[in-house]
Parts: sequence; structure tokens; C-alpha cells
Amino acid sequence: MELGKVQQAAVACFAQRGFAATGIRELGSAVGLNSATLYHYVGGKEDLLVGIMNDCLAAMISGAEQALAGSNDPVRQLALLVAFHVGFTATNPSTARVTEYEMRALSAKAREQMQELRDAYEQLFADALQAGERQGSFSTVDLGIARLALMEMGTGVSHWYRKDGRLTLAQVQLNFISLAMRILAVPDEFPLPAQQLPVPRVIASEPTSKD
Amino acid sequence: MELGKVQQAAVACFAQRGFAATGIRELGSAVGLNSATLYHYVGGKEDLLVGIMNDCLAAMISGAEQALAGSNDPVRQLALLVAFHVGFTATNPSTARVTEYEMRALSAKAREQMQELRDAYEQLFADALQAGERQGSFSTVDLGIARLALMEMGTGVSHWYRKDGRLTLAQVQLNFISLAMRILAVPDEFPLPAQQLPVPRVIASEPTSKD
Amino acid sequence: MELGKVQQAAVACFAQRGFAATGIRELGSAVGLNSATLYHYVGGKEDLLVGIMNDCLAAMISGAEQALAGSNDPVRQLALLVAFHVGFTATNPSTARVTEYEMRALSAKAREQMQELRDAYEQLFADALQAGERQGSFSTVDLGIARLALMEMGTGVSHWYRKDGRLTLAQVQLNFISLAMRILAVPDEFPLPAQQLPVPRVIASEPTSKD
Amino acid sequence: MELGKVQQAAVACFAQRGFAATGIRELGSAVGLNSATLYHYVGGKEDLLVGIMNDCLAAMISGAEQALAGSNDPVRQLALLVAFHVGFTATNPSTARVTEYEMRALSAKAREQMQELRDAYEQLFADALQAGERQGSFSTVDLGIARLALMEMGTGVSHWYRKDGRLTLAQVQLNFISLAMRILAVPDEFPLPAQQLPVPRVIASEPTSKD
DNA sequence: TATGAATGAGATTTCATTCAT
DNA sequence: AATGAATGAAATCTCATTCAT
Repeated sequence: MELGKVQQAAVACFAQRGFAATGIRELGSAVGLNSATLYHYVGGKEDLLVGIMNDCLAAMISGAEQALAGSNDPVRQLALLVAFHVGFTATNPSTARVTEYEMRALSAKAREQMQELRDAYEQLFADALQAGERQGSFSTVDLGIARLALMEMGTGVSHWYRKDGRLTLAQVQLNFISLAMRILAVPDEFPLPAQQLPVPRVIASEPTSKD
Repeated sequence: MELGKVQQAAVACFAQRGFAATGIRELGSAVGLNSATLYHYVGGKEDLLVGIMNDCLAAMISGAEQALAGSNDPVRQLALLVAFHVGFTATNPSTARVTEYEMRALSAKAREQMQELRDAYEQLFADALQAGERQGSFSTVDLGIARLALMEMGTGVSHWYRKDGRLTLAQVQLNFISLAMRILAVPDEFPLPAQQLPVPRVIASEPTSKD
Repeated sequence: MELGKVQQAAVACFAQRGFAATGIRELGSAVGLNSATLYHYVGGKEDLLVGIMNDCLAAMISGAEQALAGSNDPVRQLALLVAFHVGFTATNPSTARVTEYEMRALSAKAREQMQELRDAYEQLFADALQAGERQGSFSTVDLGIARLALMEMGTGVSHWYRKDGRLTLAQVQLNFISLAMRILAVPDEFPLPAQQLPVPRVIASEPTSKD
Repeated sequence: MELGKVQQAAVACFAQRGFAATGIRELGSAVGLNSATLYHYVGGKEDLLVGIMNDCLAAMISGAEQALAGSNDPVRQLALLVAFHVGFTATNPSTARVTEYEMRALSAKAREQMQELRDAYEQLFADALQAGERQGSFSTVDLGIARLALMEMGTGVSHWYRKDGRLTLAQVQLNFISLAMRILAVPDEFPLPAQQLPVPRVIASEPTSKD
């Protein structure tokens, strides 16, 4: 039995019912394991959640950093970030949702650690936005609000995107780049060719059943 | 003891810790009532939540309908809707969040009822968007995504808006109208004077402590 | 609102669900009264039960004594007792059942009092049996067992007798007299004409719905 | 810890205080088990009761069938049945009482199942009585009442029989056979030699403390 | 006479977790 | 690696009862 399977089952349950409402026996039976056996793989319910969130946030940060490396132009960098963010969320909707929603379920200590990672991730967006504004590429009423709106928008993708839905992942990514450019009053709606869109990976904790 | 006080305490707890993680004794002590006494006012934990959500969604629908009545022009109507949505969320952040997050905590029967209300609310946005597009006022890559992005953006306000923060409610509303107009490629970023912004009311379940 | 109505509702509930399983609110709503109001009529759940049992046992004792007065012959006296016992049980099945079953629900003090009455009632049968045996009218393997069997038999009537059933009350009474005479080896199966059968009264606590 | 011990404790409590009045913590402490541990062995209070009643009724049916196999003559068959019934009740007084009394405590679904078993058991008596009457061995005013009286009488044994009492089990059985024969007007009061009396077994749920 | 409000105690049941095997 | 047994703590909810009105 691999850790990934356990994480997948956990994410599936946590995303649907929430962390607090999910029993550890429920998780066990979802992977065919006795509840006591789970304590061999993961040490308690919170450790399981922390592991999932940590992996997810780490993947987000490294993915975003990789995306940033694709260009030196703040405009294109922001487009890359938005594309990655949307892509990651659409590729790992359940894990992303759990990582966002269940911060409150953590103990103070663990929450602080996770929050640091989350802050680091958001800072990448803030930095790119500021760089673009400094060179006069962006125009907004309020840069802070724009950043929050952009990220919230992207996160919301997890609520409705389906792999076999009306739109391909690339289409959604381009669409959101367009939205972002408009929000930032960048004349060129598509500063990025489709070939350069970051292709996010499925992370281990993402359950496969949800097409 | 009024029902409103109980609802406020409940919303405060549910918003912070989540419905499943909040005990009914906790709620009782938050309003200085024995846990058994709570069953006088509300019949069980779920009934309490359903009452809160129902009131909230009803207020959202009627508020949005009132906002729509402020103009016949789809562009201005959409601006009014966005302003109302953002305003309501900023005015009732905890209640709005609970109403959105805790749908999953409901039993099948209650969830269906609440989902109907939620759908009705979202349909008001979809209708306004379609009306504007039909008359050529809006231009988007995909109208569906634009709507989802718009609403998600507005809902996200509950995460960061503070009454005594950097921006006034009206400023935030105008800001979001601007974002919306850009997203929809409407040339006029401010189709609505500040005097016509809808002023949402605080609903009974919204706790006051959160400034 | 009369005490009798409350007792009737209580007996109906106690007979069906049992004393411990019947809530005091249930009783209240059965007679259209607030649970608190019941404390005006009866002082607590146990007092209600004690009142019912006391009335029932008093009626049984006085009824049995009246029956005994109908003859000086031990054989006929026993027949009268059996006829009364069966008649009372069939006329007040629910109250009789509650009085028998729920002795265990009483507190020690109340139980003792009720048990005294019950003992007094059973002693009437024991005395009649001994008198008959002393004069050689009865023949049994064991007089004690005979008495227990006779009484148990009669009590069982509450389980199946229906006012509108196959047999009239008088028929059932005669039938049981016959059984008793056979058990006691009395040659005359019907020492009592139908006109002399005791006609038990319906007591106040007996609900009327059960035909 | 064996299931039998739990059942014994449960039967002892149920017989004395009644099912509804017995708490599950009470049961736990009676066998030295945490209340939560009881849910390992039995799944909830009703399941425990259903298990007990089911075992009891199964034992009664199979025991009665074995008894019936001891003869082809309806008279002797009835004597065997009565002897078994009395014997079983005297051997397992608490379990028998609980099984009879607590039918009402069951949920509709479980009650139906148990009632079916009870009906099957009683049908064995009804059949034997009818067979005997058809061949002219029995004479009664009413066969139905005779059956009810016979069974009730036997069941009542649980109220007074003590293993170390005045009479041995065989004496009680013979005594009741005699009563039955008299009730049915069979000339031979003892159609069964003491050696052929069925010897009922103690079932697992019967507590031992009650001598 | 009648009641809504209120409560402490206790009901059954589930929880995450530990431990010997 | 895996598990059944076991448990303290806590979950939701119901209870009989009191009291001010």
C-alpha cells in the first residue's frame, strides 16, 4: 500500500465532506485498510492533512517559479503565472481545494507553517504585478485588489472545471490570461502562444476518479 | 434571548472553525445558553444552519432584484449586480462565507433546497450578461467563464475586506465595477455614479465583532 | 381538563411503549397540554403512575371483596373471584397491564406500597382456595401452583380480549370459571348462573380508544 | 470478552429494570467494559436486544420441535410441549421474560421479524391442540382460550420459579402437565413418565446469578 | 389554569487514538 | 504490515423538572 493511495482517498473525502466531517475509519475503508493500520502510514489525522497540504503548496511554489523562468518580461511572467495557477487548479482540483479550505482545521503550529508557504506563493504574484506596474505595463485602480481578484478567480476554477468538459485545459488557461490582461489594461490579450503554456503535473494526492 | 444572537454566534463559529468542527455546546456558551436551551430556539444543529443560509440567500436574491430594478440598461444592470454582490459580501462576510462553504454539510434534502436558491441568484447574473451580449455591449472569449470569474472574484471579498480597512465599501464596489467592465470590454469603466451604488443591509445573522 | 383524561392518555402510552420509554411531553401533547401544565394536575411522572396503579389496585380489591360477598360457599366464591378477575382485566386491559408491568418502574418506597395492595388482592384468592381445600371441595397436586396458574391465566386476558371480539365478556368469564373448576377438580363446571357474574366497572384511567 | 457475558448482563438488567430504563453505560460497567467497547461486540442497544430475542426464540422453536418428535400421540405431544414450555421458562426465566416483554421496545422492522418467530412457536401448540381435538382426545368450551390460558400459565412460571425452591423442575413440569390435562378434560393426568420429560438447556444469554 | 424559557443530568453513539499480538 | 480490542473524551440530542409570568 502506497502513501499516495491513502492521500488520494483522504483528499477525495476531505474535498467532498470536509476534514472535520471525515472519520478516520471512513478513510481506512476507502483504501481497504484498518483504521489502526493508517497510523503506520500516516501518524494521525492532522499529519495526513499536513502532508497533503505541504506537498501541494511545494508543488505550487516550484511550479510557479518554473513558470516565471520562462520569460523576463513582467507581462509575460504574469501571464505564465496565471496560466500555471489556473492549470494547477484545474489539474488538481480536489487537492487545491482541500489545501485552501482546510487551513482552518490545522493546529496553530502547523497552520503557521502552511501559511508561510501560501504567503510565499502569493508573493510571487505580487512581485510580478509590481514589476509590471513599475515599468508601466499595468494600469489598475488598485493593484492589491487586482491581485486578489486574479487569484480568487483562478482558484474558483476548481469548482467547475472538468477534464472532459466543454473547454480544454489550454483553452481555459488562455481564457484566463485574457481576463488578466484586460483587468490589468494590457492591450495585447494573448501575450503568450499556446505552445508556451505551462503544463502542470498531477500531484500524488489528487484522486483520479473525478474526471 | 433573540434568535439573531444565536445565529450570530453560530455564524462566527462556523466561519472560523467550520460547521462540522463546531460543537453545539460551544455555540451555547458563546451566547450564554445551556446547550439544551438551544433546542428551544432552533431544532438541532442543521436547522440552525439551514435557517442562516435560507435567510442569507433570500436576502441576496431580493437585494439583487432590487439592484436590477435600478436601471433598464444591461450594462448598468450588471454594474449594479456586481456592486450589490461585492457590497453584500463585504457587509456580511461571515454569513456569506458560511452560506457558500457549508452547503456540503447539509443533508441531501436541505442541500437541494438551498442549491435552488443559489441557482436562482446566479441566474440573475447570467441573464444580465446574456442581455448585454445580445445587444453587443459585452465582448468576451467565453461568457460562461466570465460569469464564473466575476462571481468568484466578488465572493473572495469576504476573505480580506475589513470595515475599517484601507478602502471604503463604495471604493471597493467601484473598483470591482471597473474590473467587471474591463473583463467584459466595456469602454466606460464607471457606468454608475457613486450615489447610485446599492447599499446592502447587514443581515441578522452577521456577527458584529468582526470589524 | 380532568385528571381522568390525563390518566387515560398516560395509560394508553404506558401500555403501548412502557413507562420508561414514554416522555412527559408526549403525554402532554396527547391531551393537548403543555408539559409544564401536567405538573399542576399530577406531580411528576412517578406520581402519575402511582395514582393510576393505586386506583386500579383499590378497585380490584374492593371489586373482589364485593364478589366474595355474593356467596358463602368457597367453590362459588372462587368462581366469583375468577369471574371478577377476568372481567376486570378484560374491562380495563390497559390499566391492568400497566399496573402489573410497571411495578418495577417505581421507586422503592412506592413499590412497597403498591406491592402491599397487590399482595392483599392475591391473598383473597389464596384464602378462598384454602377454604375450599379445607372442606374437601378442591383437589390439586399443589395448591400454590394452582393459584399462580389461575391468576396468570386471567391476567393474560388483557393480551387478547377485545370488546367487539368473538366472545362476549360473560362468555369469557364462564369459560374461565370452567377452566378453574377443572383445574381444581370440581365436578360442577358451572357453579354460577350467568346472572350472578360480577360486572366490573370501567375505571377512570382506562382509555376508551381500545375497543 | 465473550458475547455471552454481555448478553447475560444485558438480560439481567433488562429483566429487572426493563430495556428502556437500562442505560448502555450500566451494561458496560456490569461486564467491566467501556460503553464504547460494547459497540465492538454488539452494534447498539437494539441490536443487542434483537440478538438475545432471536437466540431465545430460535431455541424455543427448535426445543419445541424436538419435544414434539418424542411421540406421535397428540395427547402426549401436548404434554411434551407443555413440559418443554414450562421447563424452558423455568430454566431461562430472565431471557424468556425479556423476550416476551420487550417486543414493544423494538423498531417496526425488527419487531416484525421477532413476531414471526413467536407466531411460529405458538402455532406448534395450536396444531397439537387441534390434532388432539380432531381425534376426540380433548374437550373444551373453547379451544382458542384453552391454548392462550395454557401458554400464559406456563410463561408465568418465570415470575416465581426458583432453582432452589420448594419444587424441582421435574415436579413443576409434571404439575403443569396435570393442569393441562385437566383443562383439556383428558382422564389420564400423567400421560408422560418423568423420564421422558424434556430437559431444556440453559441458553447463552441467561444470567447465572439468579438462583 | 396554563405556558415558554431554561437547565443539569444523562441518553446513545462516534471519535481519534493506542496497544498487544 | 496489519489488526481487533479497547478506551477516554466528546459528539448531538432528550429527559424530567422548575420557575416567572
